[in-house]
Amino acid sequence: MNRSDSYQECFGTEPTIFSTLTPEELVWVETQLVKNSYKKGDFLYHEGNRINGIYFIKSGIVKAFKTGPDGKEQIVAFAKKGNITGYRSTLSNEPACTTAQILEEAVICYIPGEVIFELIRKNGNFSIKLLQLVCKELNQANSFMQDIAQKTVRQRLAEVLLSLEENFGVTQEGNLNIILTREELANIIGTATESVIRLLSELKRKGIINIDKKHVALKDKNQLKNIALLLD
Amino acid sequence: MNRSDSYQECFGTEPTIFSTLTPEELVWVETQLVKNSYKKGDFLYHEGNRINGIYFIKSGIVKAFKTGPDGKEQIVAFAKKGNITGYRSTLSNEPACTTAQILEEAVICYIPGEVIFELIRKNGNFSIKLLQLVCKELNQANSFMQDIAQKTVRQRLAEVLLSLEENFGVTQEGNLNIILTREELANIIGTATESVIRLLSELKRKGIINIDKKHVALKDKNQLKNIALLLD
DNA sequence: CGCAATATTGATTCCGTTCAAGGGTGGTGG
DNA sequence: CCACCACCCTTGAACGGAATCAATATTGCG
Repeated sequence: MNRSDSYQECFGTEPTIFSTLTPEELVWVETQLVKNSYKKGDFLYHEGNRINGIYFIKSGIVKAFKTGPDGKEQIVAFAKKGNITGYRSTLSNEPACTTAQILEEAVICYIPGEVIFELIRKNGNFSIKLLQLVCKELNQANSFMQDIAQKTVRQRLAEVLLSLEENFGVTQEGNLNIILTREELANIIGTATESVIRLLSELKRKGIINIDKKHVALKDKNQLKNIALLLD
Repeated sequence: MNRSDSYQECFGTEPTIFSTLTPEELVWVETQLVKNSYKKGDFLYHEGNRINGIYFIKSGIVKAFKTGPDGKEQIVAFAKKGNITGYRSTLSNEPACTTAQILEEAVICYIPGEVIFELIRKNGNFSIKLLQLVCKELNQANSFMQDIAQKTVRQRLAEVLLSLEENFGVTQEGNLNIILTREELANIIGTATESVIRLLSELKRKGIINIDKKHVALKDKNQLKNIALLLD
C-alpha cells in the first residue's frame, strides 16, 4: 500500500485526539499515514521491539498485553475504534512494553513518529489531549492495581464484565460486543482460566449473566455491581 | 507565604522536566510558584478533591495511594526530590485519584495549573518531557499489574525491596534511604502486614537482608533478584 | 512515664491454583 | 461435505499460599 492510496478520511467525524487538529494539519496528517487491514490473531507490534509511530484504530479491536517469564499473558489494555496505541514507545524512544494483537478484524492507520512530534510542537491543544489520554490510562492502571491487590477474583470478574459492556456495548441480542476466550478473561483479571470458568458458571446458574459459547450477556447489572463491591 | 518570598531557585541544577524551559520561562515560573514546608504525615491533597496545580518536590518524600472501601491503602507511587505529583488531576480537570501524604519532611513548590498549560502550549519540548514522564509511570503501573497478578507475595517483596534501593539509594550504613512501616510495605505489595513481617523475618534469617527496627539493608542483592524471578 | 501505634508470632481457615482427564467446537483440507 | 485436529471449555480432587483472627511484645512519641 502506497501513501497516495491512503490519502483519505481516516479519522472520521467522532471526537478523537485528532479532533484538536486544524484543517490544514488534518490534511497533512492524512497524507502521512499508512492504512492497513489486519485479521484476528495478527500482531501489530511485539513487546521489546522498537516502534516509531502510533497506530490509530479505524475499526476493530486490539488487545495489549505483557508476557510473563512463564509465558502467561497479562492484558493491560484494549484499543477500539477511535483509540490509538503504540504511543508510549514512540514518545519515549523505548522498546514497546506490550504486545499488541488483533482481537477483531481491524483497519488501522500508522502515523509516523515524526508527525506526532511535529503536532506536539505545533499544537498545544493536541499535546494536552494526548496528555489527558495518557493520564486516563494511568488512572485506569492504578485502579486496577488496587483491584487486583485488594479484591477477590469474584469481585474482579464482575467488575471486568461491567467495564467490558461499558466499553464495547452490546449487540442486538444483548451480548457483549467483544469476544474473549476464557483464558483472555483470566488474563485480564489476573487469575487461572479454570477459576473464570467456575465463576462464570456460577453467575449463569444464578441468572446474573447468560452464556452461549463465547457470547456473554449481562442480565442483572445491579447484582453484578453488588458483587464487584462485595455487597452480596 | 507570599509570592515574592518564593521567587528563588526552586528547581536546582539536576535534570527535571523543567530543564526543558528557556531561561525566560524559568524565571517566569519561579515567580509563579508557591513554596511550602511539610512534615511527616501532612497531606498534600486528598483523593476525590479537585486540585488545580502541580507539586514539585524540592526535598523529602511523598507517597501517593488509593483508599479502598474498607479503608485499606494501595500505594501506587512515590515522589522524591525532583519529581512532580498532582499533574493528573490538573491536566485532566478531574478530581485527584490518589491521596498524597508526606513520608519524609518535605519542601514542595506548588505551580498553578495555568502556568503548566501555558508551558505546554508554548514549549513543545516541555510537552514531550511531560508525556514521557507520564508514559514512564504508565509502564511502571502496567508492570506492577502484571507482578501482582502473576507473582507470589515473596517475589513481589524481593522486587519492591530492590526497586526501593534503586529509587532511593542507601545511607552510609547501607540502609534503604526510605523509612516505611511494615503496613506500608504491605500496601505497596498488595498483601497483609503479617505476611510482610513473616517474609522479612525469613529473609533476615537467611542473611539476605538486615533489619533494625524500620531500617532495612539489602545484603545479598543477587539472591533477592533470584527470588524476584523465582529462581531460588 | 504511659499510651497509642507498630511489630511479632501462632493457629486456623479458605480462596484460588494446580493437576488431571475428558468433552465440545469450529475451521480446514481432502 | 464431513472427518479430523487443534484449540477451547468444563469439572473434579487435592494442595498450598496467604488471609484472618487472636494474643502479646515492642517502640517511640507527647
